[in-house]
Order: sequence, then C-alpha cells, then structure tokens
Amino acid sequence: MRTAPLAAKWRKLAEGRCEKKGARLTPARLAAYAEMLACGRPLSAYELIALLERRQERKIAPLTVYRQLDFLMQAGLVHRLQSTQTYLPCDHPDHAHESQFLLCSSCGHVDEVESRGLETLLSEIANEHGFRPDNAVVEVKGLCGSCAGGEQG
Amino acid sequence: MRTAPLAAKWRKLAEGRCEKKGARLTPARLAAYAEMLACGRPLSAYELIALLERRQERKIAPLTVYRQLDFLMQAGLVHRLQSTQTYLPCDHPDHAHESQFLLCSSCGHVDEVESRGLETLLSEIANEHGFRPDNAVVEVKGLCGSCAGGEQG
DNA sequence: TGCGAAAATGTTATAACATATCCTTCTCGC
DNA sequence: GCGAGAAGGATATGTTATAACATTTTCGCA
Repeated sequence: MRTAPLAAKWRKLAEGRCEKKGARLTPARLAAYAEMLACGRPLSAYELIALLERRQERKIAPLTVYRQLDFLMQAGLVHRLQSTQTYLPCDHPDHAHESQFLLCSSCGHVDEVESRGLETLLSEIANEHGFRPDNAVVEVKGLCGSCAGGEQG
Repeated sequence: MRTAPLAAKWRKLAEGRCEKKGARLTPARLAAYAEMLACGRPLSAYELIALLERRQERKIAPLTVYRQLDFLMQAGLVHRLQSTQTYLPCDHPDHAHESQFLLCSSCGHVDEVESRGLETLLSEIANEHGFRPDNAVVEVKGLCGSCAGGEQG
C-alpha cells in the first residue's frame, strides 16, 4: 500500500503501542497515521479521506477512515480536537497522559501541551462539586507566538 | 407566538442583556430561549427544532434555529458544549465570564462551574508557550454526584 | 402616515461530519 | 487448509451546519 513517508521514530512508536495492547497495526491504519503526520496540521476526517484517496488512487469510504481514527485514538496515537472536529497525531506519545491544546485562530497551528498542575486543579474543582472526572477536554483558542508577534493588545 | 413557560427572572435577564447591546430580543428568539430553559438539559440544534415545531405547530428550518442560537450565544445567554455539539442556557448569567462544564456521562446532567483559578492557570500556561489566549473550552466528562453515589472506584 | 434602510426571518438547497447494516476478506492459531 | 474472529469494504442513511437569495418586520424619520 502506498503510504506517506513515515520516520522510523513514529513507526516504532506505533508498533510498540499496538503490540502492548495486542492490537493489529495494519497497513491501512499505518497509512492513515503516516498521512496525518506528514500533513503537520489537524485534519478533518474528510480531508484525511481525500489525502488517502489521492495517495492510494482509489475510493475510500468515510466509515473506513473513521474506524482507523478510532483505532489510532484508542492506541493513544491520535487526538480529536472537539472544538474544530479535527484529528491530530499525538505530539507527546511516549507516555499515557491527558493533553491540552492551544489552537491558533490565525494560522491554524495547534500546540499540544501538558500540565500536571492543570489536571490537578481540574480534579479539585470536580471534587468540590461531587463530580468524579473521567477525562477533560481543554482547548484554548487564541494567537500563537508567530501570529501575535508584532502586535500589541 | 406560542412559547414555553418562562420565569420572569429569565425574561428580565434576557431583556436586560439585549438592551445593553442594542440587540433585538424578538419573540422567536425568546421562544427558543424559553424552550431551552424549560427543557433543563443540553439540546442539540435539531432537538430544539423539534420542540419548537411541536410547540408552534409549524415547520422551522434549521438555519432559523442556528441563527437564534448564535444570537443567544452572542448575548451570553446560551453556551455551546463542544464535546457533545449541544446547547445549554447559561446558568450564571448575571455577569460576563468564561465557563467550565462538568458533563455526566450517565444521566446527561451538566454542571456549569466557574473558577478564576483555572482561568489564571490557563493564561499562565498559554503565556509560557508564547500564546495569546482568547477563550478556553473546558469540558470535563465523568460521573455526577448522584450517578457516582453508591459506587466505589 | 408612509418611506427607506437595516435587521430579521423564511425557503430551498447543499456541505460537512458521522454511523448503521450487512457482507467479504484477511490473519492467525490449530 | 480450516475455522473463528478481526479488519475492511459497499451502500445507505442519519446528524450537524451553512450558503444563497427572497421576503417580511421593525423602526427612525420626514
């Protein structure tokens, strides 16, 4: 299967993750992952379909790609951005974690950050309300350094 | 126009908000707001359409309701939950604020909370990354007190 | 009161995102 | 190779959201 270039680092990561879970990293799944990494920005499911169709020179049904995305998310290799309904390869995939995202409204760049302090604070807030948290969506919109640079205010 | 019952408190709030902005609180907009308050849980846009159609005994186009939702969100009377693509009347509408949400996966209840500490921390995190934040989506999934009660772990 | 501008609403169509159902193919242990 | 279960494919449909354009309502103002 024709696949986007994929650095050994990411391939090994994906293989390791899947092996640990007894999950099968098939060529189609790897191809989807490689395409997302090659793109370098969040993709909608339908953008990913288009890229894969171009690369593989054939039609791909939405469901196929949604299944691949689900698989990659289960494996912790991909995140879904709720506020834009797009998907992004995980940028800190060397350990299990919750992530937070900084989304630039201007250039579309997304920075994946990680803050134990924030996770702790969210837990405390939940506890104060008698709520047992499972997972938290944290997505901050604004301007990234490059896009904000030069402006004031 | 036939409208869901609407406590004076909410009506006055909505009128005040709109007056302050020079925005027109039309019967249709008020009807949408009243319907959401009467329902007591987050609604998808299409659920809201169905409720309004039933109440008013006529067809309503999606765009009509989306426009009303946009208006109510601009006015700070309604929030959109990004992670479920639903809409919820604001529960602390007496002042401008960012909100955070606790969504119960079991019963669907949503608790709107407010934490200055969290907002501050998010700003700090953004600053550390040279990011200028505009607004933050914070939605925590888990179990509310009632649904978690009685279980352990 | 009637006119014009701007806001709001209505109509129709379509785009974008996601899942259901059912069937075929592939993989892997035996 | 054979059977069980996972993965993938085909077709259809459900759900969420917007585009383009016409009509109606509101409201200041002469």
